[in-house]
Amino acid sequence: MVKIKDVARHARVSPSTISYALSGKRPISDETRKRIEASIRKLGYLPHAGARALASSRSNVLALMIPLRTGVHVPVIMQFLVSVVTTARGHRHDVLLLTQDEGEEGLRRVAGTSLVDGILVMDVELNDPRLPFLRNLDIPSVLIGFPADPAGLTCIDLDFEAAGELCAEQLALLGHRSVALVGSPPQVYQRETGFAQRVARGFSAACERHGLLYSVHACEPTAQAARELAQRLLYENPRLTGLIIHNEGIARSLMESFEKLGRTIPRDLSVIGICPDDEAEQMPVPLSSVSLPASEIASRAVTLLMYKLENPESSSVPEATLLTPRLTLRESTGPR
Amino acid sequence: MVKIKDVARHARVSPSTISYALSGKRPISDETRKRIEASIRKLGYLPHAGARALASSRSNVLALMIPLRTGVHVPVIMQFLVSVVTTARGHRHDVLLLTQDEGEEGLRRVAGTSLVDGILVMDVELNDPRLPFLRNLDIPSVLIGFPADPAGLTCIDLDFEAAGELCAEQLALLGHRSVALVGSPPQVYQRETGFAQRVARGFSAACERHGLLYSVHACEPTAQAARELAQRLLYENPRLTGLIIHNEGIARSLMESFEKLGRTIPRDLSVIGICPDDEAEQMPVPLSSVSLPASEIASRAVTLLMYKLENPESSSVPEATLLTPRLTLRESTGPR
DNA sequence: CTGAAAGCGCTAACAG
DNA sequence: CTGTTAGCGCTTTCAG
Repeated sequence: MVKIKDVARHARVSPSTISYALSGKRPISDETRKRIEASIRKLGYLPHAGARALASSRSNVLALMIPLRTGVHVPVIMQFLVSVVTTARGHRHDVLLLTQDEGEEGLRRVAGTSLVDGILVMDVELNDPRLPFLRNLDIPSVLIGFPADPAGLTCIDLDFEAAGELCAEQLALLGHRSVALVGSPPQVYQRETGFAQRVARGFSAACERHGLLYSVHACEPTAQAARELAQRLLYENPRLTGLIIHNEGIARSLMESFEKLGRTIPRDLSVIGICPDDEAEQMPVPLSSVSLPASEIASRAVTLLMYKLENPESSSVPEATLLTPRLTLRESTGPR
Repeated sequence: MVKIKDVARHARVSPSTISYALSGKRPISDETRKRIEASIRKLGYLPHAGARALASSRSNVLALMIPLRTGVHVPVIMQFLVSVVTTARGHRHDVLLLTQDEGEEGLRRVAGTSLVDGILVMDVELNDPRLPFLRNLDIPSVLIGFPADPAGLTCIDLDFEAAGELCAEQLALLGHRSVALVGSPPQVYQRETGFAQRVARGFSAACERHGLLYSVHACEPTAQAARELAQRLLYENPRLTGLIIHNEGIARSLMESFEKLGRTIPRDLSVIGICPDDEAEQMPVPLSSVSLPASEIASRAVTLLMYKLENPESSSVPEATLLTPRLTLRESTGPR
């Protein structure tokens, strides 16, 4: 293994100069920098991560805790994940993966051993058991998703409440008077992952403002549940003409079920999804949708975390970052 | 931060004794062990990962490189991932995530900086550009998937060739004489990720052995491509009665398309999938299938890697581990 | 069964 | 702009 001393000898400078050349923490003359770079390349030098971490108290690793649970749409998690890793690499950091089931203990371990410099937590619940720990943690963290009270934390997510409103308003604008929201599986509501409730709240508020007749429904992510729900919705309200789907797992089945029940989209029924753009585009009838910008959220989360790492004292990091929802009209919506 | 010295003082022993108590690398009297454990708990001691890595040249971290590409079914990757992390944790190791696009450079970096002790690589191509590097690497690695030549490597995967055979044989056994295999998207064949070809080879061989009329088809993972393919298959061969689907993305669409074209499953058409069990179970007609045991493969891959880490000289690690495919009959298959 | 002490390879004062 | 040096916190000989 080639070490910093070897490079130093080869470039005829001191080890610290190599270190500074690598970190850029003090100016190096052009000439010696060239020599150093040549030596590094020549010898294939790569600094020992552990030694670095020990001397600098920085591991250049971030922890990412991902959810495992039912009702969380896997492709979206994957998008987050990839975007986190990619963005972190852009900041010269690596990503250590923790699963939700490691819980607070897992976070304590990776933080306490100085394995990681910062922590990203996904799928935060309204009263997440990890919150007290994260508030008192001596390394920075960023939450993807919102707890009931973000005080003392840094949280980022799509503004789901605004998304719910936006959908309802678009349906109102199109002239629909009777609408429904099909949301997450029941478990998601039960464990109080905020986003499901927030969509429902925004949706309901906007419906009331516009005097729409509306209802909200949980739905298991199975084709059968979707079929049954479609039937029930039409049975309970045959005049339903507007639908919001916030449940990636069943969007397709639900649309197909309505078509089978004689409701042509968008002629008889306008549908708006809350889902990733690529999924909306791939529906049999391209789905008008509010995008779920997983990659953007993830990369902004990393950027926030990096900022906190670089400015430990800064009070300028917002506790809450809510991304404004963006609606794209495709072919699943039309006038009443 | 509490360090080993603090614990040593508190437990009235030397730092080295603490270290040995933690690692179990030399016997400790029951009495002092108790004192040490108490002190550790009392002080909340967690050893510094970097210091450990530096002194022991072991980071207790494994790297996992995951694919990002189209045609790779995301839920399966996620299963791998979770199983890798969980199994690694069982061996007191953490997992660092690398994306495919970091390529050989990424591997060189994490190995060269001693950030990780071992490497897991997913989605290996027949002539993967990373192979020469992995063969010469000074830390152990395990490949999930098979290159053309596994010599000097450790590879594990489902025996896809046997899976293809098994499917064809089951159809033959049921009396089917005219069958088809719908496989991966064209890109997967093009980049020569072995498994697609292997299934086709096993399938073809078994069909010829049994004198079946057969054909093999790539298919884009879209509902429309599935519909078109179903039409084409029946057009080209109206007497088709047996179908293998090795393409999670379209299994459902394909089955639905055949039903729409008047072929009831299993009455008119027997279908066997190669996919995870839970997906097979969730099809409209529960799908007879060869399981894709992602979790098992992942956990065995980690176990192999751990073994190589603990027995650096051992020649007893097999180059190739092929899991025997297991067929579960559900409701999508019946006699001709 | 336990202790003392020499590093592991790097960073960051401090000094010039 | 560069060099010298004292650690960072732990593991592991070596010694008893």
